[in-house]
Amino acid sequence: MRITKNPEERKQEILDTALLLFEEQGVAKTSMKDIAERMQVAKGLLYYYFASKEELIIQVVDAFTKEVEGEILKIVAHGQLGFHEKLRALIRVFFQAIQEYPSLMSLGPGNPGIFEFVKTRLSELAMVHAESLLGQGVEEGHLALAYPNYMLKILIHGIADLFVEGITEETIHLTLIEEALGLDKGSLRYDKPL
Amino acid sequence: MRITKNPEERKQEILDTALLLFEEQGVAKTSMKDIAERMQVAKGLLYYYFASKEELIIQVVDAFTKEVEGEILKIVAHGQLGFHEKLRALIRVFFQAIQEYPSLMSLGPGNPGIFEFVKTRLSELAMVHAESLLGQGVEEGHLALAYPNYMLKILIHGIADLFVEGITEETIHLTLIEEALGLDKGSLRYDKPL
Amino acid sequence: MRITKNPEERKQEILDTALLLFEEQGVAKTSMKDIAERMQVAKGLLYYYFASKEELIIQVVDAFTKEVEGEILKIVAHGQLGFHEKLRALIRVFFQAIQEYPSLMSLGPGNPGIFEFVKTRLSELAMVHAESLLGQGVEEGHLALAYPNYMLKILIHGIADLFVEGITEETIHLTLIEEALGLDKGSLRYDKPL
Amino acid sequence: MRITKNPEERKQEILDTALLLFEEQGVAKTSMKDIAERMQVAKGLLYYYFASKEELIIQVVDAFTKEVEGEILKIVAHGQLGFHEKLRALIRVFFQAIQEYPSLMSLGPGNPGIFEFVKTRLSELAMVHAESLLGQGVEEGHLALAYPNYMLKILIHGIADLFVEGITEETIHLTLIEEALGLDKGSLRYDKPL
DNA sequence: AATGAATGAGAATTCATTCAT
DNA sequence: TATGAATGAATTCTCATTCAT
Repeated sequence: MRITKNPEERKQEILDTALLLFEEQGVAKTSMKDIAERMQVAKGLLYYYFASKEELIIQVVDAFTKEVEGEILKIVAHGQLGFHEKLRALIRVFFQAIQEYPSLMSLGPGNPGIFEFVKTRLSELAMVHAESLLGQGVEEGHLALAYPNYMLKILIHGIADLFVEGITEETIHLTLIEEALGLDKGSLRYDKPL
Repeated sequence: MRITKNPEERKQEILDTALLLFEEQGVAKTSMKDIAERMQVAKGLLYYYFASKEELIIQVVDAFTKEVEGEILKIVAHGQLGFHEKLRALIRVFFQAIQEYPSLMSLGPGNPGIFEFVKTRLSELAMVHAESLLGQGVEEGHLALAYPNYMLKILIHGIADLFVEGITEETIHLTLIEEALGLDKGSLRYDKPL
Repeated sequence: MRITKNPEERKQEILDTALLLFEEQGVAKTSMKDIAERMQVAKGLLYYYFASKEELIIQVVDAFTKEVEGEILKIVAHGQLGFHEKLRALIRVFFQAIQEYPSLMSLGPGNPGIFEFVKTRLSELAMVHAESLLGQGVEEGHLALAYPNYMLKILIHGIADLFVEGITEETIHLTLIEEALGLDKGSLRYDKPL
Repeated sequence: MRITKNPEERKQEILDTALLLFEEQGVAKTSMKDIAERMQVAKGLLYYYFASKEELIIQVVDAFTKEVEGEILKIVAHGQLGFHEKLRALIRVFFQAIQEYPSLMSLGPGNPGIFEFVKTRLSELAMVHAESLLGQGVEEGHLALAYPNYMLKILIHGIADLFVEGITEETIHLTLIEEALGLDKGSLRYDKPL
C-alpha cells in the first residue's frame, strides 16, 4: 500500500500531522514514529522532506506563523482604516489563529507544548508589524503610553496565556486591551464583522 | 573519593545544580547524568534523593516558588501598608526572585526552558494571594477595572516574558503596570526602599 | 554491516536466541544486550520486534508451547486410536518437545530458569486437552482413579522435573506412568513408531 | 533509633523477613533495600550478617529446609512405626511445612518465587532420607514398584505444584499417593493425629 | 517517492555493595 | 553493631537517523 502524492501536498500533510500531535502530546513527547504512524506512512519518508526533527519543528511553527503574517500585513497596510479599526482587526487575526488550534499547549513537567515556540514567533511578528500602527495611534492622539510597544508585547503574551488557561471570551480580551491601552471604553467593541 | 554530606545540604545541592543546568540547557536537554557529573557524584545518588527526573523537576520549581510565597504572604497580610505600597512591594518580590535566576529559560526549537513552569506557578501564587489586595484597591478607589484579576494575570505573564527577553528595568515595569491598571502616573514609583 | 532480514525470520531468530540464552543462563541473568550481542545486532532491534523484555519472555514460552499444542490436538481428536495408543502418543509429544531443549532450565540461587513457565503452560495445555482422553479411559474401563486429572497434573509436573534432573529414559517414564495410573504392566510400551 | 540486638536473633530476624518478602514478591523482585526497610534497619546491616544477597537466599532456603530435616529424621529413624505410619507422618511433615508459608510461590514472567529453590531442596532431602523407608516398604511387601525413588520424586514435585495451584486438601493428596504407589485404598488415611 | 528494518548513542532507572562515621 | 549516604556497573528502554531495497 504505497501511495504516492504530490510533494507539496505530502509536505503539508506532514506539517499538519506534526502540528496536530504537538498539540496533543507536546513537542518532546511526539516522536517521528508517532507522526509517521498517524499518517500511515513510513518513518523514512519524513526524512525525505525534512532533514531532522528540529527542522520539522521549525517549519511547523513557520507555517503556522506565516498564515498569520499575511493577514497582519493586509490590515496594517490598509489605507482606509483608522487606528481603532485596525487594532480591532489585528486582535481578531491573532485570536482566530489561536482558536483554530484549541489545544495548542500542554504544559506539564517535561512536556512543553509548541505553544511556547509559536507565541514567541507571534510576538516577534506583532512587534515588527505593529510599529506603524502604534505610530498611527500616537499620532492620531489615541495612545498616550510611555512604552507602547512593550505594552503591546505584554498584551500579546499575557492574553495568549490567558487564552491558554481557558479565558477565551472576546469581550473580556477587548475590555482588557482597552483598559491597558487607556482607550475609551467601548472603542474596540465591534457590532458588525469586519 | 567519596564525600558524604549532610542530606539537607546534598538535596539542596542537587536542586541547585539541576536548576543551574535547566537554565543553561533547558529541561529536556539536561540529563540526570549531566547533573551528576556537574556535582562530581554518582548518578545513583540523585535517585537516592529523588524518585525520578520528573520528581526532581517538580521539586526544583517548588523550591523556587516557595521562597517567593513566604515573601508574598508577609506583604499581603501586612496591616499598615496601603494599596500602592503593597503593590510596589509585591512587584519587587516577583522581580527580585526572577532576577536571581537570570537565564531561567532558554526557549528555542527542541529546547524548551523551565521558565514556563515557574511562570505558571508564580501566576497561580499571585492569583491566590492577590485577591485581597485587589479588593483593597477597588475599595480604596484606586482600581476601576472590569476584570482586575485577569489584568493581574496578564501583567504577570506579560512582564515576566518581557523580562525574559531582556527588558529588565524596574522603571519600565512600574510604568507599564501603572498604565495598565490605570493608576496615577508615578504612584508606584518609590524613592526609598521599603 | 547492516544485514536486513525478512521480519518473520528475524523475529524467529530473536525468539530462538532468547530461548538459547534463557537455557544457558536463566531468564533473569539474560539481558537484552546479551541477546542482541549473540545475534550481532543492535539492542534497539529487539524492541522493534518486542515491546519489552517481559513481552519477549512471554512470546518465547508461547512459541515453544504452541508447537506442542498442535500435536496434542491431532492426537486427541483422532477417531481411530484407543486409549492406550493416544496416551502413548501424547507422552511422546511432550517428551520430544522437552528433549529438543535439553537445558531448558538452570535452577539455583539467583538463577531461576524459564522451565517453570514452560512447565506451567504445558500443564495447562495438557489439562485442557486431556479431559476427553481421561473420559475415554474411564469409559473404556482402563482408569479407576479417584482424581484422574490431578494425577495427570502430578505426572506432568513430576516427570518433567525428573527429566530436568537427568532421568530421561522413556522406558522409565512409561513404567512410572503405568504404575501411577494403575494400568497393566507394559500396556504403554510400544514397539513400533506411531 | 539504633536498636542493638543479640546477633543470633538479628540474623534470624533477617532470614524471616527475607523469606516473608520472597514469598510476597518473588526472589528477583525483592531488593536488599526492601528487606532492610521492612525490618526498619539500615541496608548495611544486612551485609554485616550476610556476605551477599546470594548468600542470604541460600541461607533462607537452608533455614527453611533444616527445620523440616529434623522432623524427617525423627520419623525415619523411629523403630516402632510401620511403613504406612511412617509414610503418613512424612507426608504430614512436608505439607505442614509448605502450609506455614501459604504464598511460597509467585510465578510469572521474570518473577520466580523461592518455591523453586525450596522444592528442589525438599526433594533432595526426601531422596536422601526416604531411601530406607522405601526399602522397608518393599521388604514389608507394601510396595511393588519398579522405581520407588523416582515415583517418590514425582509425587513430591507433582503434589507440591498441585499444592501451589490451590489444591491443598489432604485427603486428595493421600488418595493420589495411595493410587500412585499402588497401596490399598485407605491405607494412609489417618483418624487420629500422630 | 516511499518503505521499514536496522542502527547506535544515550536516556532513565535499579540495586547490590561499600565505607566513613 | 549499626547507620545510611554514596558508588558504579548493569539494565531496560527510547528514538532520531540511516540505508538497502
